[in-house]
Amino acid sequence: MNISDIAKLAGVSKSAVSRYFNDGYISDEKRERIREAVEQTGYDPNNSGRKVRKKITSLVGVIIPKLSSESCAKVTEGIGEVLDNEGYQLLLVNTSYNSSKEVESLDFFRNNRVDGVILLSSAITKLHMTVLKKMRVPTIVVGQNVAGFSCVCHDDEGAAYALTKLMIERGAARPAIIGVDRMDTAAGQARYEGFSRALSESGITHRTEYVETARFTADSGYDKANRLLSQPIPPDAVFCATDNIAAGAMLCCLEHGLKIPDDIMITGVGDSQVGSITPVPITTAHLHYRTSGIEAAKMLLEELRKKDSVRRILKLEYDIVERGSTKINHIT
Amino acid sequence: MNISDIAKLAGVSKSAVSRYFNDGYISDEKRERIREAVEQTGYDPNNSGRKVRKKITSLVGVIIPKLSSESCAKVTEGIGEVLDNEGYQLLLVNTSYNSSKEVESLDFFRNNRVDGVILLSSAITKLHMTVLKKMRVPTIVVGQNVAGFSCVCHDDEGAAYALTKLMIERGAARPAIIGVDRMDTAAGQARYEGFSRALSESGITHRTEYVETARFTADSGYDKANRLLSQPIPPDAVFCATDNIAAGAMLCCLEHGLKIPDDIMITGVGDSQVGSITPVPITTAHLHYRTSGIEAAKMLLEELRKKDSVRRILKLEYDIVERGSTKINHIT
DNA sequence: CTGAAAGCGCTAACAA
DNA sequence: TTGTTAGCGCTTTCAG
Repeated sequence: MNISDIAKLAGVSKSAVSRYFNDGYISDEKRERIREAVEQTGYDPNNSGRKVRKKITSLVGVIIPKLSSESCAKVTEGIGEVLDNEGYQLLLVNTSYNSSKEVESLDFFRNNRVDGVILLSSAITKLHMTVLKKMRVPTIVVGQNVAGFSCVCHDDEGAAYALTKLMIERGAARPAIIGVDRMDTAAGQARYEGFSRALSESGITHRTEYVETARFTADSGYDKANRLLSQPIPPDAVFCATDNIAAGAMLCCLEHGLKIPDDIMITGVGDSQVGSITPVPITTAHLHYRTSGIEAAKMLLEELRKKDSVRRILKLEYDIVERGSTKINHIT
Repeated sequence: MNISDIAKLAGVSKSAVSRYFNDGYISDEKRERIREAVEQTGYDPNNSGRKVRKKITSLVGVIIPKLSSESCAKVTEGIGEVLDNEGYQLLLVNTSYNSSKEVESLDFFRNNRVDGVILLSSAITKLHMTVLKKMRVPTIVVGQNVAGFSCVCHDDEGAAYALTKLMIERGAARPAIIGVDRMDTAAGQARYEGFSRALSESGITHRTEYVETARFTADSGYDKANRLLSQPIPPDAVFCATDNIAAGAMLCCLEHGLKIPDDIMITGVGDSQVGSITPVPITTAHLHYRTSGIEAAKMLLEELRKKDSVRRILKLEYDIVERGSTKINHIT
């Protein structure tokens, strides 16, 4: 079933049918005849044909490190919401934190497989940059600031700073950090820096024994907290790079018989679901993941429309969500 | 940059270049010349052209109700893993539990937009069936058994039965359920039936006041648990349709000063991350979501290859994961 | 093994 | 407003 069949059936030319589906420069009578033929056959124009001709794909490539991470899923939902309404489809690649697969995918999208690309990357390597520079379709980066590209970022450093500062204000004298790999520019590096700045500003000395690096899981947070608590002088506050890690750390603290927040304060980042159902709700920073997806999609649409649109960097602010894990005088 | 340019550059015909990228019926000498030209220019054959000609898209449509749900994300990850290796890309549609959008997407994919479709649906309506029957591309359904289609299902009824039975064996006399909307055939209807069967078999009478219906969130579980606990004679066990709901319910029980599992037992379904970091770890059923994605993708590949492959139903078993929320004599 | 030529399904330019 | 014609980038005959 193709455009010619419909044309024959409706007794018009191919062009008329094409117009029916596009601009619609057509008489009511023919329009009606075509409508009937289409209805009868359930005909749906083949996209590939249109694509060769129009040199568009109506596809947007989305590269994400881990689909089953709450934050990535939220960003992707935001992207989908906007793009769907504009007639674009999402071509999704889940790289499972595999950096070389990220590069591969970029390379795959580079030419004309898709009209545009949105990249959520955990770490941008030199290899990434090489491929990124060769991109011939508009590309937006979410989660970090990459030279030469429009980006939507979260204020990871600021959020980490604010949370650490908050614990210090609440009386923390020995804050520790359970971070993640610094290769991850946002969740790893930036959040570490924020933590660090809060310490420096408050004149608290850094102790390497108060710095742990976990994976993105609660289990891992539990283990690292265990190490912190086995110190001769354990910390009295723990800033965790994610709420999941914080939840694990909390469990560990409670099992050690510590009272939260009195004996030890805990904070996370991201405002994940988990943070509100822990024995003591976790103070965290809401990072507007959904919004960043929405904004990235809008930026892409912008670039898709005007070929020469200017590069822009959008930094989304965080919201501190204070809960029981830091409030002094909290009733458990 | 197209195939003709490369042909010119390499001093061969378009056909030769096409062969270079396909079957490769070509002399070593020309192959080398083409390779160089491709390398120089970074040329990547345009897919749309190939698609019109070959009448394939190398795209698989995946329709999911909610990307940011842990179970959906896991299924999708499984699907992606298999399909990626076979050269297919995922065209993802997130319907946000919007049934009419599901139908729309099916309709959109129906003809030749994609080579195949994998549908994760929460509820199959008559409208779904109408569109499904018209599908002209292989379609696999995940999560429920739909007549006429190859399906990958979880044993929701069995898992619910086993968990409820387990609580009864551990001494529960008044089991309650916090389920979800029965429109959802798997998480709603089937899990309710499993709960129900366990009660009947054990000669326990159903009480309507022990049946609550929640949304998919911990908050909602909390609220519904509250209602259960405000009964004159509250239940001594709660089967929850998901771990998230269970986590919320647990929080509520603890706040009511109840001891888990001694005063009240709690179970969930799905083996979500949250279940292992609650104050008392939650007994649950592992549902192999990732695997179901993998298997669905394999089934699709099968149907993509042989036009006349037989319909099959794959039912994946569950694994009961017993944790503190049901173990009698559990040390908290 | 190779290239010319035809044609996939569609849209755009043109002349009517 | 309409139909004819050309051609998007590619693959596939077909004749050599």
